[in-house]
Amino acid sequence: MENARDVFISYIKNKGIRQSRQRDCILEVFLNTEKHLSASELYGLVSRKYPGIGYATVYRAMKTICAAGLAEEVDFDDGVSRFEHKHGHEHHDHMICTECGRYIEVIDLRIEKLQDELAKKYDFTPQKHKMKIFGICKNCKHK
Amino acid sequence: MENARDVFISYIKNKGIRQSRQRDCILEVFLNTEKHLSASELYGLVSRKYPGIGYATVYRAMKTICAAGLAEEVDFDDGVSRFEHKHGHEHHDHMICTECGRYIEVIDLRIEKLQDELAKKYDFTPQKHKMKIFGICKNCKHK
DNA sequence: GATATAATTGATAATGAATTTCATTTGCAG
DNA sequence: CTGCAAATGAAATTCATTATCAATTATATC
Repeated sequence: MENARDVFISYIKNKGIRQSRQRDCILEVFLNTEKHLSASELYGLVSRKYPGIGYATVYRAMKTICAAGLAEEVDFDDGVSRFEHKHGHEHHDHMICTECGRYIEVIDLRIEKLQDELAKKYDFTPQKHKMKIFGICKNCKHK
Repeated sequence: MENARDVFISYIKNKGIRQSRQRDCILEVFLNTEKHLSASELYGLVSRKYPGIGYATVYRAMKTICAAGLAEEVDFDDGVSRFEHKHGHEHHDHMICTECGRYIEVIDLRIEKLQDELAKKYDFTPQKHKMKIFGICKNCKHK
């Protein structure tokens, strides 16, 4: 399995996009943080380690990183979108606790299959899907 | 089946909320429009029929109407949230065309069942779920 | 019906996430 | 090394949504 940075470098090359120190820093911090990060959280982490990088640059970099297939935007209906790793991570859905905001990553291949069937039934060509279950998590329920 | 306006009136009564001419107009227009409406689209329709109603009032009314269980917010990932009818409409999910923006309402009871099982497996108490399939619709594909 | 009072409204300001602008810097092909 | 387009940072802008606040209005009580 090719590592994420290499994937990014070949993407950059293919697209004729230039290399940039700042974008590399942002990618590095993003890849090293195993958590769904909002743009502002990521900005916080990045500028702590590499002061001077601007807010807009973080947004711009994440857009490119998503386009390269290394990240994906997720939306937990709280008004901020977050980024999650995509490289080396299987597709999954989320169960989000409406009490504490924590989430669980889940996958059920039977559901995936039924979703594809559903699309086919309507002659719809699926590109991606998002499934979110909101509710109360184990921890919050038992306290 | 009780009609939507009556449901709203009993909700209002129970909550000690006052009646208001403006909110009634907004509810009427919302109920008579069989389409997912954004706040600004709804504002457009409302103020055409009943000039003088403010933008903020539309937002406030829709919040109350959602709380009464007559509407639900849906989000097609385009930065605007829309409202759909909930009263007298079965739960359903959406397939959204990334080309033309149109959507299809779909439901598969087997998926619903598997979602509940999935939640149970993690001792998670589901409150609601949202499933969206993004892709290219029949029309857009064949032209 | 008159009156008190608290919810509701409309206009506008404020907020906050995300994007654009633009002058400056920088990567890189030739 | 040079030229030029891409990338950056700071600040301004956009756009959806929410908060503020004085004025209005619904409703319970007299």
